[in-house]
Amino acid sequence: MARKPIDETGTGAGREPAPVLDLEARLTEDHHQSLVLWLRMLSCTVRIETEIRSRLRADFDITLPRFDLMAQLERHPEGLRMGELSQRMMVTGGNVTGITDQLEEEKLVVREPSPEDRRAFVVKLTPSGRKAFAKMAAVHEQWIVELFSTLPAASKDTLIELLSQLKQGLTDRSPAERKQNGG
Amino acid sequence: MARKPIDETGTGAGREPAPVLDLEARLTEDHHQSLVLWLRMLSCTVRIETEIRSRLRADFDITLPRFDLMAQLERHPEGLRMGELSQRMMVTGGNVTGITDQLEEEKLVVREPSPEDRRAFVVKLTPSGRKAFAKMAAVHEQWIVELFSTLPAASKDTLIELLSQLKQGLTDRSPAERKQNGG
DNA sequence: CAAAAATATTTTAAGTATGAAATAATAACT
DNA sequence: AGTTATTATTTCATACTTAAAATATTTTTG
Repeated sequence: MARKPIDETGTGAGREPAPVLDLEARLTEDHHQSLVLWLRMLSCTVRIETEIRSRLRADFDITLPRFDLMAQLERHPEGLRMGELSQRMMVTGGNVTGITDQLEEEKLVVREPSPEDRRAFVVKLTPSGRKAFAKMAAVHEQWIVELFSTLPAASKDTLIELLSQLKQGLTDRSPAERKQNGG
Repeated sequence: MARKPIDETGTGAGREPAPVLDLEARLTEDHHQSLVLWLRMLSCTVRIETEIRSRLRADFDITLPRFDLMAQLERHPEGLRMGELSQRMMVTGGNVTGITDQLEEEKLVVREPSPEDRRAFVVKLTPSGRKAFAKMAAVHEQWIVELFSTLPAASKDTLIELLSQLKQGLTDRSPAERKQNGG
């Protein structure tokens, strides 16, 4: 709380000459700190993603986006609409269309017309898709556990907590859809 | 890493019937914890990336990969070879080729033949590229500061520290090139 | 030095991705 | 009821991305 006093620049009527440099220094430090944090986050994420992508290809001959889509569906046996998949996967709708097309061709998912809305489809795992995913998911979890194994549990808890705060901050700040109750 | 103590049963042969379930529960928890952490990290990263990408497009009509490549070059006025760019950006060489092509066409970077190795190119920012980047970089840093502004400085320090540990752990575990001294 | 192995980059094919425009269907409004 | 706006999905054009094969140039080795 009590963000940094950005609007302090608006004054400077000549009362105190010293703090300016201090503030600037602190500001620069702040910049550096956030940038360092961001780059560190990014490099960890990219490395883990690259490793997972490579193992999924080698062990199961599947791509990461397809695995991700199936993972969403597995958590929702009732099926998800294209738009819901798009939101949850944080990618564009056109992208979901393409990935779903591929998975449908492999008979791992099906598009069913929504009974409530003739514009929409409900995407579900097929029995064979569910079976294939179950096999992959167990191994995938072990990979994640392995890749994070150098961190003690307490550190993981701390990370989860701090990243949750960050995520919440991003959500609050974003001018996203306020019509829904949030989830 | 002293994984889970599966052989702890090796002592009191049949003394306590209970712990088995506890161990299983803890194992599940562990899996869950790493997975939760991974998904949280990923969602934070994707959201920030999406926001930055969108702002770069709107304000400067440039893509994130092009900005990233220029950022690497700005830190190395002597220029970087294609392979170095690939490593630092954590993307494949073919990818760097394409992005460099685009930037070269826009006269923001140049490929110079390496004087030491006729296979290699040294990529540098042009004067106009350097100028364009300077303008963008300042704003970009402010965006990062803004997006992380809900986290107190101490939390950022903690995050940097823990993510550094994670990154180090990933590096140690990976069978990557051990020929170089590391950087 | 010549053959073989390694390295630096490019090319190719396939698969994500995005953003914007197009379609089709629903909801809201008059 | 009929227009208008909104919503769900697809299509399109462009760009990014990977993995693997191809090229060109060292470097290593015998």
